[in-house]
Amino acid sequence: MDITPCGRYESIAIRAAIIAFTVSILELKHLRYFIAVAEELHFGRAAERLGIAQPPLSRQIRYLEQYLNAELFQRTSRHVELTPAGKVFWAEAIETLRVAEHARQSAMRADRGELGELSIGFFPAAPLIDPIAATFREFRQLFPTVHLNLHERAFFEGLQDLRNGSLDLCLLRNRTPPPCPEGTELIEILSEDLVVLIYNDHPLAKGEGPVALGDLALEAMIHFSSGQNNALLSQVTQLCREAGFEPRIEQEAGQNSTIVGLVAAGMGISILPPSICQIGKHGTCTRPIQGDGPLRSSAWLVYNAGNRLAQNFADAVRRNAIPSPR
Amino acid sequence: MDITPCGRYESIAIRAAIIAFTVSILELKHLRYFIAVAEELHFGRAAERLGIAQPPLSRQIRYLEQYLNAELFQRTSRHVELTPAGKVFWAEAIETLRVAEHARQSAMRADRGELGELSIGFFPAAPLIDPIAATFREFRQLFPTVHLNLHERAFFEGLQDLRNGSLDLCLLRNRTPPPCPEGTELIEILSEDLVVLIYNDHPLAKGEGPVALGDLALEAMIHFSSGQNNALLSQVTQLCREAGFEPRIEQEAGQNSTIVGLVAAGMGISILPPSICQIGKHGTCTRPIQGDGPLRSSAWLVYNAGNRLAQNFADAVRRNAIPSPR
DNA sequence: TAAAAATACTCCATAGGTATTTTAT
DNA sequence: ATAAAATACCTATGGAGTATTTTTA
Repeated sequence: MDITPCGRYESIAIRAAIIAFTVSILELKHLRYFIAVAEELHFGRAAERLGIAQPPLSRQIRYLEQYLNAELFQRTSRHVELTPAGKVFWAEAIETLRVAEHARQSAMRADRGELGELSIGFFPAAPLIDPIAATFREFRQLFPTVHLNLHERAFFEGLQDLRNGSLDLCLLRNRTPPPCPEGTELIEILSEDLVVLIYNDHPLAKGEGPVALGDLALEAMIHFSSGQNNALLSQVTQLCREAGFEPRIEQEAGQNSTIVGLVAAGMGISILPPSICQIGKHGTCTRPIQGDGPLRSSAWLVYNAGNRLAQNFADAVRRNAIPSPR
Repeated sequence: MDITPCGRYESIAIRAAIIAFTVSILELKHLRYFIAVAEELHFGRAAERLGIAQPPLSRQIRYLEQYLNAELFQRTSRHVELTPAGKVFWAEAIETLRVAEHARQSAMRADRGELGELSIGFFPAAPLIDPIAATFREFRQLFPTVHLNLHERAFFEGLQDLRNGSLDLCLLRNRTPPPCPEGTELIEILSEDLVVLIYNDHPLAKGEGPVALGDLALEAMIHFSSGQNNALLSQVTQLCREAGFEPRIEQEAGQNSTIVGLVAAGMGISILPPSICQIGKHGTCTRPIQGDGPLRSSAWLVYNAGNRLAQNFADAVRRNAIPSPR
């Protein structure tokens, strides 16, 4: 390049032909240089401000004009001014740098887990549990720019979606720590003991203190439909078997509120976590059950530990979790 | 750089410390590279698509991650995937390139005079003149992205603002070609002969054909106020003196419509271009004046020839101009 | 005549290339 | 075992510096 014979300033056309293929792409550097000259209207001062010498600045501006196929400055050796095209490009160049800077900021914020979106799976009653509700409130206040996609998920579906990456976090209910997929971590949010939910006219409603499981052997029971492969139903079934009887599920329901409603209507009793029983207190009451470990029902968070955003959510969960009494 | 002792892949922390100062700025190149990898999720294919080798691509992505202080890809030698931060940055990077491309397009369009804004001075009756009105309509249709700033300007103000650059074009009315400032060009838009404007009850309204100027010597005349230094008034005054009498300006007005209104009200007569007389035909009529050259009143466009946008406007004016009959 | 932009040329930083190593499936 | 990313090292493009020329106010 620069094979010019020289003499006086070359015509723009000739320079164009020579330079044409040397600058094939635009870089942010060109914009930074251009803006400096547009603001100073003086190549020397602009170069000083940019921390470079004047000749390379002149050259880069020339290249830029060639690349754009447009005159940006009207200049003589004594005077520099913007052309109309230069004025237009000035605003656009500043906008471009602004967007680039925004891109940088966003990447950094996203890396710190302050920006982006999270897919969260949850079991149906999760929002009813105080520490979980408090976590959502806190997280949304702390990270208002993080969008939360909430998906109702049963136990095994939730674990599978965590594994295949369609969920970043999942709230699960299980007696024991759920099996965590590779790369995930686990938090116990809350641990409850199952209770008996009875309607107020039921004989057991008169008594005080814990009920023995065996006393429920003949009761009509209302629970989740067996087709759902529900973790709570499995736990209750196993509990009853250990107490020496097969639970008599008279009515099946798909939703928490349906079960509570049927109990309140006197159709039978149920064995549920306290958090679910609080749904429809009207006309029902609960009593604890004698025993210990097997009655335990915990809420868990399993999350992708590699996701900073998920980590931030997990931190909020930790702050709101109620440590297991044991 | 690259003073690494080597061995297995270095820890990110160490690489960070080494690379830190080598990349101090972001360039569009980094965004182009990043987008290619984000789309291919394969460094080799992305490099091929970019027309470079794979190692430099890997290096630039590393540099970019270091610059942003954020992990963009989760990668092993067998698998590349975007981190949440990478997903965020992806969208931002595309947006940045889009804005940069828009900047380029805008500069080119502005250079071709298709984009930007024009400051146009005009004499008060200019919009009443058909070729001028037609020019505005045509130009706005041809260049809808050019914003027109219209400024009412008297003759000498307009020329001065053209000189100091606050106007790009100016529409002027003058008998002869106005003196053009350095760097401007001139177009004659339309040439009219001044006529006598009279009210219908006036004795002259009965006659036919041209009126001799001398017949107006005793008439009360209505015209622009002398303080305005108005070019039309000067022309009329000189016309009358050449015909051997001093015009008797009974009423002065600042606006075209006021003069026409006063004539219609029977306060006197006036000598004006036909374009102005058409304002309020009701109750008035016009008659041509005997004579020729000195009666001529032309509309002119003077414009900054260095401004492509102004040139485009001037071209529209030329297309609509009505060539002088001479 | 002097200030400032443009040219001529020199140099070196760094982007990109080639060869090789490391890693994970 | 193999595909693919990372490293090591080399090359050369082109961006920046210095010296000088040209221009115009």
